[in-house]
Amino acid sequence: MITSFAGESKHFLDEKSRLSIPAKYRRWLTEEEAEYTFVITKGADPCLIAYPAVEWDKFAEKLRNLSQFKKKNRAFIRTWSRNSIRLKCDKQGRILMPQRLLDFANIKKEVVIIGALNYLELWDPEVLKEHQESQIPLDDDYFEDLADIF
Amino acid sequence: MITSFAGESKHFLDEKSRLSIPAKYRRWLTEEEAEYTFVITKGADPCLIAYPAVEWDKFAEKLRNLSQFKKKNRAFIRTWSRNSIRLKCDKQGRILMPQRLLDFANIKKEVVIIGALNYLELWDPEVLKEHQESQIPLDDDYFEDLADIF
DNA sequence: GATTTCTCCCCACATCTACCCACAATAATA
DNA sequence: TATTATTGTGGGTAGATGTGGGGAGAAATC
Repeated sequence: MITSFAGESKHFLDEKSRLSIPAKYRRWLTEEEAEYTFVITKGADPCLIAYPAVEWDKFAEKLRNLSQFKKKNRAFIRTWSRNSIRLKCDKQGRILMPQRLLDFANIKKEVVIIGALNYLELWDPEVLKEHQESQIPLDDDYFEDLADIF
Repeated sequence: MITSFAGESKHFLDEKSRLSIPAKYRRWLTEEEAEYTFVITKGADPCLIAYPAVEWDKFAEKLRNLSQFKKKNRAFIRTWSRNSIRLKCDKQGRILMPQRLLDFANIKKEVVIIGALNYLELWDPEVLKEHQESQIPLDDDYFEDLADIF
């Protein structure tokens, strides 16, 4: 049973565009892994995010409290929803990745899976490398601000 | 069984104006899909909204709390009701779309189906594109407000 | 009541999905 | 180290799904 993801590992899409989810990530809040489901969305960074379905559902539940009579709420819900897809692992623990999402993250064959808190990030290795290099290093000010929280 | 819709997919009306509802959207709160029923209404945005009948019934229940003594309430309920149609999927999971509703959303052949929380949005691809482009981006203030909720 | 239009069941079939089995690779245990 | 269990990978195939169209019966119209 897992309550917080961690770690990084490299995997490969097979000929059928299936991605094997490492066994250690299949036990979110449970020992069962049958019928395990993720919701995959486009990330704010050029990667894909995979939430355990129960986690995504919690967020969706909150979004339902937003009034449909506000245009901005509808726009936000629409954008959020259309980029999310609910996908079930097969009995071998693999997910059939839609081409549309693979294209977004520029994933071709190799996939770096990063376990982060309550979600997984899926990166193309090259994109991840470039993204890390172009990243402005976290400065002291950032950690000063963090200090307000912790 | 689904408790929250997600995703986007493109479909086509056939010669008989039938729209195939993707199988993954036919299992709202149930594993059964026989006799599956949606209520379709005109959206606040230029699209159609399809609620699983049980969800629409919940909303209708809320509307009953509006006082009948207010003219604007009566007008709103009237408009809402006459624009809503209860439609059953045929045995192949298709819905026969009334021309009047198709015209409202300017749907001709292609239909983008967006799964959003507890309803589906049905868009003409062109209209959706234009709508998204003309949309004022969600600004910082909006997310500041959201932060109060989450 | 007769005719036309509409609705929806049924069948057909191409495509896609996900199950199953096989087995290699890795990790865990004796 | 040998043995066993778990995990990852590949690929065939049955069943699910999406799409088209004929036609019987219902509904609307004349």
